[in-house]
Amino acid sequence: MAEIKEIWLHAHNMIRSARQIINNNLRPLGLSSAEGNILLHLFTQGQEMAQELLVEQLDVSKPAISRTLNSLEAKGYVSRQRDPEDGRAHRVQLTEKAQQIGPAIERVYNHVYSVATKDISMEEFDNFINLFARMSENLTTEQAKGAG
Amino acid sequence: MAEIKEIWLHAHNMIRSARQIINNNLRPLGLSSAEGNILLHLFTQGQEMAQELLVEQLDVSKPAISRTLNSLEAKGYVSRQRDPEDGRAHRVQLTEKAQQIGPAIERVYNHVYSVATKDISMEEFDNFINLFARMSENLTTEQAKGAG
DNA sequence: CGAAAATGGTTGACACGTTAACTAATTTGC
DNA sequence: GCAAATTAGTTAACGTGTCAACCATTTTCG
Repeated sequence: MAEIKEIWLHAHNMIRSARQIINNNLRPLGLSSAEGNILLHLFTQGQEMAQELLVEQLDVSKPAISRTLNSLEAKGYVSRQRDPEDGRAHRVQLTEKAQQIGPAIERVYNHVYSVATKDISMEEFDNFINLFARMSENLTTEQAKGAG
Repeated sequence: MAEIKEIWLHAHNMIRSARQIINNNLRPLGLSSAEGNILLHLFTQGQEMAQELLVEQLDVSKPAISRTLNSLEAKGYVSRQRDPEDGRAHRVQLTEKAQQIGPAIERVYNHVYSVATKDISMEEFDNFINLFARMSENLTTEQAKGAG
């Protein structure tokens, strides 16, 4: 039986390597991986969405999203407007400038995805994701207990 | 086919949840998860080892190990001595004070491990680790290219 | 031998995430 | 209908990692 500790080593390594590849490839565009993650999500999920949804769907804390949007806004890739229906909420949307680099960003991420799954069958992959989801869920449940 | 992006969501969530559980359980001992990781490694790998080995085996950068050892030393859990055979190297060893909390620390980590693998068979687990290792390796290789 | 390269460790700057505490707007429910 | 609770977002403090640049010590090899 493999050592369970390896899971953490692999998980850390995977996240670190992927982040570095993404950073390297986004650097020419003047973007970081944290910024790229948000842009990619907006590109693929429809150009415009509530800030709160980014928090939920990317599973990153509100402050992290808030600050990364600040820098994206400063760079001119997104704009934020108050939601007319709800004065607390912000709608985030991609700018014209962002449209132009959309395909380039998608290429970067698709490259990372295809590298990661090199020589791995669809069936293996599905099993993997399934197990990963279960373990992740197990830990979330336990963690929630402690926090409560 | 599952969405490949999920891998990163699960990986992030797993690492975050595990870290939080560990932090919660180590807090009464006045230890953080970064500190616990090092102590656990020393407990299970033999009380005393070169600092450089910690870097390699835990797969964490030299500065991170260096600083975490500083705080462990300040708290009296480890001591560092120059290696008499090699004036550059440091030998890190657990103190008497550390011996006393060893079992408690191991319990914390074993708990996390058993929570994570709840309802997962040994065979599933082995497959999982195997795939994880392959993906992680794929990314490391690609990342090394870019860095060269 | 001695200069150049490699190795172990530290320091500084920074990336990117977290929690806690806050403001402002909205929703809920006596 | 209004006080209390909830929700969206921000700011501040900090945890934990990274890379780059730097000291000291070996180690290598012309």
